[in-house]
Order: sequence, then C-alpha cells, then structure tokens
Amino acid sequence: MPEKLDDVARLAGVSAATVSRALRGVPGVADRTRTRVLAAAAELGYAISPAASSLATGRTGTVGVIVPYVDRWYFSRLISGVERVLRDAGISLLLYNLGDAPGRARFFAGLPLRRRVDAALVLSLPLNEIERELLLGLDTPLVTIGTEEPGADSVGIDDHGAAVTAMRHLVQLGHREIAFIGESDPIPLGFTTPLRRLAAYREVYHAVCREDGREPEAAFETGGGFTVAGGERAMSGLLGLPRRPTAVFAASDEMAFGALRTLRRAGLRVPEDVSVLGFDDHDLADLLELSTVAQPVAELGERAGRLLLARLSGGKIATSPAILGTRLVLRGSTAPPSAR
Amino acid sequence: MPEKLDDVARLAGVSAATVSRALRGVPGVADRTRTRVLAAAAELGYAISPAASSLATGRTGTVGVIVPYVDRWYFSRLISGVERVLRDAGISLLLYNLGDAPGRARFFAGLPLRRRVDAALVLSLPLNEIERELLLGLDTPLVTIGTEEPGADSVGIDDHGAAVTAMRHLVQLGHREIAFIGESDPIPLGFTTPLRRLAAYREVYHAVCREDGREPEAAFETGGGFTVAGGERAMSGLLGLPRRPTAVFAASDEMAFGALRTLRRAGLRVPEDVSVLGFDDHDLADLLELSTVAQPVAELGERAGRLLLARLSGGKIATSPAILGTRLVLRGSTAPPSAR
DNA sequence: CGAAGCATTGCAAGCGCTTGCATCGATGAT
DNA sequence: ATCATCGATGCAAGCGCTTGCAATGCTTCG
Repeated sequence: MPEKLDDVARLAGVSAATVSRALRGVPGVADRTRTRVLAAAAELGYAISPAASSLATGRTGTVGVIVPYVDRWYFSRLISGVERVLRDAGISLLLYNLGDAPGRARFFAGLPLRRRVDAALVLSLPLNEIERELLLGLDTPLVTIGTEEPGADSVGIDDHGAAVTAMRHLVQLGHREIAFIGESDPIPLGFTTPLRRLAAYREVYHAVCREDGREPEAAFETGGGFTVAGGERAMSGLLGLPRRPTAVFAASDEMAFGALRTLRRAGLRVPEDVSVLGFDDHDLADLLELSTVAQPVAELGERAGRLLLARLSGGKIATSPAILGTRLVLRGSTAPPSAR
Repeated sequence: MPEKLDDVARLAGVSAATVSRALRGVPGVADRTRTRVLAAAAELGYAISPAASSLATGRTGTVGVIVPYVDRWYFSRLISGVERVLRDAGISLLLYNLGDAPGRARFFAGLPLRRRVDAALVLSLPLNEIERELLLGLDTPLVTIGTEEPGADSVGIDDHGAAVTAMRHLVQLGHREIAFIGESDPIPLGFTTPLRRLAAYREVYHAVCREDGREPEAAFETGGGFTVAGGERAMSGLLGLPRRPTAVFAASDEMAFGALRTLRRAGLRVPEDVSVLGFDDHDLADLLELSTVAQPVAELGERAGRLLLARLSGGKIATSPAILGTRLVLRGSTAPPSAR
C-alpha cells in the first residue's frame, strides 16, 4: 500500500538509486534532478521504510534509553531533557524501564535493544561488569548519566562536593548533631549516588565530632529509600533516638518532604526545632520551603543527549565526565539550632 | 560481525528457513530439530536482526507512545503503566514527546513513527481531525487514554462524574461560594479534560447559586495551567476578589498545592478559612493532607497497554471506552465553612 | 504391496533501500 | 577536432529474514 522508492523514481523519471541519494541529500545529484525528486516524493507523500533503510545501512536512527524508573521526578526530568535534543536531531527514543531487579535481569538477558539502536544511554544506573560488557558489546556508543563507566561517555554532578557543601552549611549554622537520610539497605539497584552523598555526610559529621571530642552517632545514618514514605519513617526513627539530631540532611527532596511531615506531626517546628536540608530542588521544594542542593536535571539530560549525538557523528569518547554545577538553595527549612 | 541466521543454520545442520521457524516457535518443525536449533542459537549468542525481520514481515514489535509531556506526574505514571505491560509482552516502546504546539506540529508533519510501529498510543491529547486521520492512516491500531476518538480504542475515567462528586462533597459540607482552578486560556494543546471538569464545576456551582437566588460569580473560574505556580497565582487572584470563595476546587493536585501555599502565605488556615479540594491523588497529596479525587493513573496506562495488545493480536476495536473508577479521598483540606 | 497422506525440511523469491562500480555525456585542455 | 576528466546517473548486488511451494521420506490404509 505505501509508496516505495520505485514509485517516486518512476514519477520523477529517474532511477531508485538517484531518488535514494536525492532524498538523503548526499552529493552527486544535480540540483534540477533533486528538486524534481523532492517534488515527486512530496506529491506521493512518500516516507522511507526505516526497516529497509536500516537493513541496508546498519543504522537505525534510534537510541535506547535505559532507566530504572520513569515515574520518579528525577528520571522523568532526565528523560525529558534527553528526548528534547534527540528529537531535534531527528532521532527516535526507545525507552527501556527496568523497574526492579528481576526486570533488570530480564533486560540484560534479552538485551532487547540489540541491533535496534545506534547508541545507548544509561540513566543513573551503575552497571556491573557483565552488564557493561554486554552494552559495550553492542558496538555502539554508550553514554551514562550519574555514573562513570569505562568505555562510556558520561555526564554528572559532583555529588560528593555538593553534599559536602550542604553539610558545611549546616555546620556553619551551628549544628553539631546532624543526621542523614539516604538509601535503605540493601541499596535497590546498586545505586552509587546515595553512597557518595553518605560519604560526604560522614566526612563532615565525623570531623565535627572529632572537634567536639566525641563519638559520632551511628544511628544518625538512616535509609529512606528515596521516597516520601521512607523519609517519614527514617525521621520517626531519628526522633526516637536518645540523642536527637538538630539537623537532618536528606539525600533527596522527596525524603526530606517525608521528614518534614513527620516533624510536623510530632509537633516540632522547622527550622526552629530541627533544620532539614534536601537534595535535588524538586518542583515542590519551593512550595514546601525546603532548603536544598539544586542540580540541573533537565540540563544533565540535554547534555547527555548532545554527547550522544557527537559520538554518533564520529566524535571520540571524552576522557573525563562532564560535570555540571550544583548550588545550594536556601529557603526556610534551615536555621541555627535553637539556643535551647 | 554479529551472527546471522545462516550461521545458526550451518551449526545446527539445517536450512535457514528451519532456523527461522524453530526460533519463532511456529509449528512445522520437529521437536528434535527445534532443540538442536535452539542449542546452536544459544551457543552462538544469536540475536535476530529486527530490521531484517521487520522488512520481511512488516511488523516491528514496537509501539509508539505519544505524550504531551513526560515530566509531569500524571504522564510519567501513565507511561510507567503502559511500559510495564508492553515490556512483559516483549514489545518495545518508542517515546514521542510533543512538548508544545510547534513540537506537536513537527511531529504530525514528519510523523516519525510512520512504518516504525505496530500501533500508536496517544496519552490525554485530543486530536484534531487531520491529526486523527494521519494516525489512523498509519493503518495500525490506535488507542487513546483520556480522550475518545472515532476509530480508536480508549480508556479513561468519568471526569465529569468525578468532578461532580467532588463538588457535591463541598456543597454537602455547607459551602456555597466555591471557586475553580482549571486550565488557563487558551488551553495549551487543546486538552479537553480541564473543560470537562470545569463543566461539572459550573453545573453544581450554578445550581447552588440558583437555590440561593443569586448570580454565580464568574471570576470564580480561574486558570492555573496545571502547575503549582499557576495554582498559586490563581489563588491570589481569588483572594483579591470582593466576594471570596469559602472553598476551592482545583482540577489538579499540583494547582491545589499552589493554592495551599498562597493561602498559607496569606495567613489563612486550611480548612478553617478555606477548603481546598484537588484532583489526581498525586504522590504528595498525602503529605500535604490534601483532599482529592483519586484516579488510578498507572492502571489507566496498564489497561491501555492491554487494549493495545488485544488489538495487535487481532481483537476488534471496542465500541465504548473502558472507564475506570475514581474515588474521593478525604484528608485534612476540606471542612465545613467557618460559622463566621 | 502400492498409493495416498502427512509431517519435515529446503528452495528461492521477495521485503525496500543503499552503494560500489560502470556508463554516459559534456566540458575543457591540447 | 580529439582525448582525458569529471559530474550525474543507472545497474545490480547485497542487507538478513520470512514464507509459499515443492520435495522428501515416512506412516498408514486399502
């Protein structure tokens, strides 16, 4: 039913080869001929068959985007950013949502994007060696966001530095008893981001304890699973401690939201009784007056998309990851600890 | 480099045709042969070339999902739901994000999914006649979520009924002065959902006014663009009115969040001074204690995915849309108006 | 015991596009 | 005017898989 190259060729009075060249804009076609072909194609409403084209060239005009979740704020933003630049470049986006460990296993077992994409993009998902080899074995460019993988281009933020800055802010305000809400144990898909933020927390908090000459409180390190509910629970746990923190640093805004809620329910005021600091600058952080570390999520996605395009047009893989800046956004949830 | 059908055939000592049949599980291959082929394929790590297969069969194993936005709560949930069932069925998902009017125009002009997908899924985006014909002209099944289109299967909720229920709740609490926050004018991509909710609002509010024997306040109908910031602005406008509403019904939770914030900033208490009712049951509605109309978003996506699968395996198009239930979730943001 | 029927398997012709190579004029230099 | 040169175009061989049809070898039935 749909028109083929030959139909256009016949109408334009040239060979299929010429039509193919004319349509793709490759050199070696006379201008007059090209216009004639274009007109014929337009008249017939011709659209190329991606399957045939891809079979002949080996290219697909598609990239595979692999994400752990699509319905989390951070990931949907990332996807949106990536999509924008890919779309502008006329590239289609095949979405692979892992969801959970079994889903992840199935994905890597079947590797459904094999021979379907020109490149793969992995969003904030650390790969194990096997997975990395599998993806690299596709023989297509690989770029990652939020993780560094040998053989892949990557873009990210300075998680450690950003978290240290956040913690220092709390310390400068005068807090000495600072708790952390990060990922729960075991860490779901092997995410490393929570670990990096935790390390930064520890670094600063332990230094403070050392200065004060006392032991860090191990129970201050809690897990909130990067969800609101998890943050609520973590905060409850913290409130039950004999030694209570005067400030809480959450590795994501969602968990900070949960913490805020627990505090409110417990009748504690923020920031008077407890300071809360988040990470992300979620859309609703402003609404909830949450102080947080803002990271340019959509921009990370766009940047990754551009990196991908560069690689697709023959660019070499960068030696070091592109690091985008973060900044502390102070709103109403942090203040000096009350004089008591 | 990658193995082809012939390689497997040689190793298994059969013809390529047999391998093809064996691998796809079509009948007409002896069991012994099939196991031998499977073993050979496994040994070589063979993976079929989707392009070649698709060229030969005309099928792509892919569906196109068309969305106005990916980074809005509602849409990302929908996508997640769809993706889950498609993935389980071994189908890949090509994501097309329209973004805005120009993006939409470009999409329909280029129709990048033409010949790339076995079916298309349109999420909450009303199509104009031309767009519909274009999509239907793909000669592949079309299913929609949140809108009804002739020629397409669809799933949705009873927007009008749900909104009426919401409004009645407010009325039963004793409210007579009820405002509405919906979409701003002009409605971005021609969305009809806001209109349906507005109609329901009007129906109930006007009836109340009629009973009370006075004119409805036209300024009570405001637009919030379905964003938090828009909701804030709309609420500010409402507060500036000489005649003030005692309750506000927002067509989305995000706008309700904005309204809550404006109210808090204005020193007004919710629900004592003003009741606020949202729509969606956003993840954070619980956190903010927002009463709302819950709709089963992920389930809508899954249902649509299943509808798609049914159509792909030859099912006939349903005569009427599948309507999923909604329910009023009462939390702390609605109460009887204060005695004054 | 021969013919017919059936299950297996292989043959080969596509599916629609790309591209190396050959062809054909026309142009420019000698 | 002649020949090398070059740009424009066409030819035809794939790209890797599917599938209608024919061929093959058995089993089964009269």
